[in-house]
Amino acid sequence: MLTSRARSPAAGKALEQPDLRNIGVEQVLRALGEPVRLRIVRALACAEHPMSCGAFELGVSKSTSTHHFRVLRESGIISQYEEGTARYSELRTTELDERFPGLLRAILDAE
Amino acid sequence: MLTSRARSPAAGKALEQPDLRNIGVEQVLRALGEPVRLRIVRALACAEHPMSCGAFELGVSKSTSTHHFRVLRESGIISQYEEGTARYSELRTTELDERFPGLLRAILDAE
DNA sequence: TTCGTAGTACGACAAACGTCGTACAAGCCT
DNA sequence: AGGCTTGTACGACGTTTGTCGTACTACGAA
Repeated sequence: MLTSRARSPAAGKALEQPDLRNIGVEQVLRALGEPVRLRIVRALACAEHPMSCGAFELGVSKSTSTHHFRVLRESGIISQYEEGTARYSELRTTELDERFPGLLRAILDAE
Repeated sequence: MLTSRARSPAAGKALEQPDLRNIGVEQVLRALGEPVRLRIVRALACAEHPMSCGAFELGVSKSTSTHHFRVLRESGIISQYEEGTARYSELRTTELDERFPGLLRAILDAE
């Protein structure tokens, strides 16, 4: 399921991520229909650079945080790469918009 | 939570439905991130007239069907009104688009 | 080398969710 | 009236999901 590799803008080892062609819109909606994950995505959308997992104020434990980042990555919403002990995340904005035109924009604009 | 009444285009008693101002985008995403419910919404989007619950080929039992229609109604996505023994559903397209501009369109266009 | 930092993996647990069957209510038709 | 149709209500069930703690790995800094 996880096939290709994420591009790693600042070097570092990219984590496996799914091809967006294999992701259905239901999976994306399900992933984003969770408060913590939506907060992560909103934060990433505002950020200009990839963010390390620890840079978020999520109010959940480390393991829960890890869980949500994995769900987002496996749903094709974010890409991640490791650098040192940190794991950086960024939105797959372009690919997402190509696969589901207007969807991310509409969700981020909501509220 | 369920306050106002749905308009009933063809007469019939409208069921209570939430004010869209009280609905968050997460709730909508969660509701639509389920295959059966997304099928219902897609069918309603194609239909020109409200559809009775029995008009759908959902492949689930009657009680499961009832459950999904309620989730959609309580999430502000559909409105329902009763007429005789039937319960008709329609998308709250206009309100939804006002509350979450572009969201419904993007989801329906996906795939 | 030793310590601290960043994050994962695994197992546990409770709550939410999707599913169903049965029993029931209300309206239509003969 | 009686039966059929359409759909609900309720309770049960198994699964998924979100949460945590503990133990662990890997890297960087003192």
